[in-house]
Amino acid sequence: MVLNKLNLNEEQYQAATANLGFNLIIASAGTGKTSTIVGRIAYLIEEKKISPEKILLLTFTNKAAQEMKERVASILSKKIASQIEAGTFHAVSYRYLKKIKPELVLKRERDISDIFKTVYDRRDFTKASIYLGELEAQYYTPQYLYQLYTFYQNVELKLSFADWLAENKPEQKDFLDIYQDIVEEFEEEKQIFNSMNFNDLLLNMKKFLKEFPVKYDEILVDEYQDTNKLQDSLISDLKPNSLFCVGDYDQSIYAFNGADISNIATFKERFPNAKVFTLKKNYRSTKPILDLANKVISRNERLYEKQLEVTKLSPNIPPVFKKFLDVSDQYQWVAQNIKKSKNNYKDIAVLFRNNSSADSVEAHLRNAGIPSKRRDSRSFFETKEIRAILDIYVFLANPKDLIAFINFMEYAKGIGPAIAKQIYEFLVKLGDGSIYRGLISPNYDYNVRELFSKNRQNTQLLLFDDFVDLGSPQRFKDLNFDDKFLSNPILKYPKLSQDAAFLLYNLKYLMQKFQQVKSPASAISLIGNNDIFKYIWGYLAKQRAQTKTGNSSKELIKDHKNKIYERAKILKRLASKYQNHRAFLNAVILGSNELDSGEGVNLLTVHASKGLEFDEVYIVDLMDGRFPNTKLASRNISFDEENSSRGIDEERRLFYVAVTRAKTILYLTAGMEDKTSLDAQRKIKNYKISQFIKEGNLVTFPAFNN
DNA sequence: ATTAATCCAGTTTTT
DNA sequence: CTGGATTAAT
Repeated sequence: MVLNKLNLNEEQYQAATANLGFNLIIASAGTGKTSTIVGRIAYLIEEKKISPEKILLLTFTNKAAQEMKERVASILSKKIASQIEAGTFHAVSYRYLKKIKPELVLKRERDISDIFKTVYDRRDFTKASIYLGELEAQYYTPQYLYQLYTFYQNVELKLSFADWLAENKPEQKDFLDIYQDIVEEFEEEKQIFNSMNFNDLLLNMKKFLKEFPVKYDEILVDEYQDTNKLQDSLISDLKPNSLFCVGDYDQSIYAFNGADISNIATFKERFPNAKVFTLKKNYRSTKPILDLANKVISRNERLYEKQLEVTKLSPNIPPVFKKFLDVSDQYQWVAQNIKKSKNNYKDIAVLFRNNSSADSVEAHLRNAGIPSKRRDSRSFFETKEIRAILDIYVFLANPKDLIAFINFMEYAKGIGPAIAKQIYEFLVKLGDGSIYRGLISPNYDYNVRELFSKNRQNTQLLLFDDFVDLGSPQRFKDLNFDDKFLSNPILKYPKLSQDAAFLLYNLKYLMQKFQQVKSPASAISLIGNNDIFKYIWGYLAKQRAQTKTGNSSKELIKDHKNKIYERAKILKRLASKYQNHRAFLNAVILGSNELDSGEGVNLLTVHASKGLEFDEVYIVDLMDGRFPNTKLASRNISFDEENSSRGIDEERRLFYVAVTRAKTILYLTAGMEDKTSLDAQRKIKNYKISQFIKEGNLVTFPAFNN
């Protein structure tokens, strides 16, 4: 039997072969969770004769889904593995929704929050403020309100936003109506743009299920402790007859996203026939490492009694804590120590609480000649040059995407979001509904004077002097447009600047060429070689080369140009792994597995390290304020005072997760001063050692160097 | 109203 | 060093 190949121990085997029905598996760190899930899938297919496409596997990251499918492929077959529906809640929802609604556009969170801000800015808060007289509470900034709204969507399914706020933020009562109004208009606005964000995927999936019920024979949920109310309700809406949830409340680290341990805690009550299995045997870490993890986590309130059994008794290397004078001394030491290590780079990880540590760590490793690998390349996709390429790409793939259009048109001098939007709308008019036609073969019958005037603000006030002075296409004669384009009525739009006309001309060319381009890599090439990108390229390089005195040397500009060129090349390389536009563009937003760069020592945030393991682990920046991140700890509590799992408890769980990534060697470090973060005149930042070091009874080794 | 230029603060974790 | 807010300019 296939199950034997997995060498499951007794407790894993019991769980994997549990009867169909509602099963909760409490799987502590390193207890062979993945094997158990894979075993379960094998059992369902082989013993229960369930066909693979009737199995839904929900994971927390797409990478995890990928890995499990690979494990299934290796013990069953590739074909079977590919038939299982597996992915994150979001990815699976997206797949379903895209089938019935092909025009759906998944937008970056950033673009969505821009929409939110636009809607917000149309409101006037001063009226509400005057009522208060002495302002007791200040109204929220758009960013914070958006954050709050996103959070609300994840945790509250019944109450309206205003009602929910009234309960949780009573001091904001004077603004509730405005807030509610904003979010309602925000929802409408998104519809106009046809765009969705992550939450919308889940919310629309729920709607979809009401109309078209989907039935699986069993749903498996990994990282169940990190599901929130919204996700849990999605599981309920799938109305499974059989559910296999795997989680560990000690590793719940996503409260900021609404993750709700009560999903685990109330499992037995919600499913009266539920069976609970507990995996206690830890195969990953040595005793001293587990002792440390257990000692610290035991300060948190226990949900169920849990005793981890150590199976790996050697080697016996105690975790070491090292204290340094300056934060950079830590990184220096870490780099030197890694250099001496016998382990392969890929088996070593440096973990940090805040992503802001990553750059320094990476730099120090590089100086020591150690290659490193950053799993999260989010920052890469956030660079302006990459965003510009992708915006152009997204627009070419879907010319209805106004947001993408605005994003790259804004680079043209004289063009901001408002005018960019106007240009777009005029072109669509001129093309009788299609911007493509608007650029290539516009309808000349329009009275452009009227068209350009109509959209002006305050039309009622200005009756007959509401004429725009049409711009002459002649002003663009230096740009050497072909006659056909020169006759395009859009060129008469007075606010169309030289640069904007230049971009439009090239956009026309791009849209024509794009028709023949099928692969993402060649699309990137097409865009990269186009003058629109070259324009943006030059603009960014120049901007970045600008020194404080205002002068920019040719050398510097060249440097920056090269950097941008290198990034574009990386993007092309990433794109080459994908076969079609949609697959690639999705991966960019939904987050994908293959998007990591290079080989070497793993650089990860603690959050990103979840589910992974390494022979040798370094946890850096263990200072009070940084880890635990006290600022966060205190702020999160204010969301919900009763829930003790927030705040410091969550930070402690983070520490637990970090420690339990290590198999045999674990180092913890701290630096007591930070000179780099502040400029020379201001005071050096002084830190205290993280409380978790004390809680773990770790012996402090003073700094060696310095 | 809208964009460009300038100055200032602040720095979380993920789909 | 970037983004946000403020101010100046069109």
